Amino acid sequence: MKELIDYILRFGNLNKQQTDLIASKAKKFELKKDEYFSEAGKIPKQVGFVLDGVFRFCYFNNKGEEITNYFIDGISFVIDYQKFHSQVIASEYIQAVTDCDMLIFSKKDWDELSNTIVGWDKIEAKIYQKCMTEAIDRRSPLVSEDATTRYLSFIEKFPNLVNRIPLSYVASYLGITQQSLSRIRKNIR
Amino acid sequence: MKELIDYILRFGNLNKQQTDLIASKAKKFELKKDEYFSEAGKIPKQVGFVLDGVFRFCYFNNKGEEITNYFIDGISFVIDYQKFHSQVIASEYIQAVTDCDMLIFSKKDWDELSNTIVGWDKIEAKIYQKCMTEAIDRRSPLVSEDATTRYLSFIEKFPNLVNRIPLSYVASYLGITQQSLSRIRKNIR
DNA sequence: TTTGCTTTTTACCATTTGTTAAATGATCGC
DNA sequence: GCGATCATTTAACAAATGGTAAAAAGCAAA
Repeated sequence: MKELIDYILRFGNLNKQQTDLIASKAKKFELKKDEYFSEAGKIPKQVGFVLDGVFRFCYFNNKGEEITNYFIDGISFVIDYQKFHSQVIASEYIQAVTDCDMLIFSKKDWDELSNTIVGWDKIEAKIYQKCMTEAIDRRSPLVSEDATTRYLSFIEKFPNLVNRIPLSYVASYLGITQQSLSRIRKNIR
Repeated sequence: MKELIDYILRFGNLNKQQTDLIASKAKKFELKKDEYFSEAGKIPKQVGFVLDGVFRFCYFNNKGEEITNYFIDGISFVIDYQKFHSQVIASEYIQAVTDCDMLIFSKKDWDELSNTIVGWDKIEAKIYQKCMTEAIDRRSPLVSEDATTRYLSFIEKFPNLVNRIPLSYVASYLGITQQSLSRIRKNIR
């Protein structure tokens, strides 16, 4: 639980009473490898906070190919932000890539934090903005780089991931086929 | 000025006194084609609102190539959000691609809005979140699509841009060379 | 119009990536 | 351990894209 509070306090100041309230709303939760935290076609009902494990955001394109948009490795919120807040059905999946330890907040409890803690909205906005900026900063350069460069920067950004997750996920994140990725990995050695 | 207030009111309710305050802070401003609204190496000092014209976000990679990250066409805020709010030097450029009519707010005036108008921060956060979601939703699919598909979705998303801006910008946005883009354009006809 | 400059197109060849298929490795339940 | 299944690698060929250079087209100033 300390991980959560430490994380939040990096984005704003809260007193003990406030952090206790937050902690009281967080429920321990475990997700097994391959299970979904949020699914396309369903309204996201929870906010997650990853204590340990890897998640990925993914969707299917019109050719039925699975595209990985993003990975989350360890300490971080995991949430389909827009869809959760507007309570609209999601269009992408959030899947556990490994067994995951997490904390979850129900929509009701999360709303209560917003209504009870002065400044909570601002903290939440800051956290979201940091995550989005990070996501777009990682994702954007991929468009103009060749596959080898993309793979190298993937390793740099997610150094702990390569040997823990299926390479097919990495390939779909990099926008190349598994075969290409395999070839690239061979040439780098 | 009506465009600005209409735009803002889509994200929250404000009374006349509040919208008048906002309007009083906005200064008319014109930027000529090719001029920069914000530059790498400088701290962003202004928030812009585009009334008419096209902007692009761009930067230089380590090979000296110019990469276009994003276009803004008409009615929208234009701002290097993170760098403006943290008052840190920017790492990318925001350039007028055509002559532009805009409104600008100084950092001082923008902060004053935040301190004076209750709920302003929440509205600003909503606007930012919408823009970021839009940006990432447009940018992300580009990674896994081939160049022709990327060009077609560019035309779809920015239908008014193709014949108003240099194709070199489009190519750098799509992550391909001008020659490839030219070839693709020929094959589509 | 002409001139000079920039943008866009074209062509040729090298390189990268995709496609298909098969072989090898790894994992899981029996 | 054994077979079944899934993940990964390898190979050969096809298709797409990049690099370079040069020609063509567009544009603006004299």
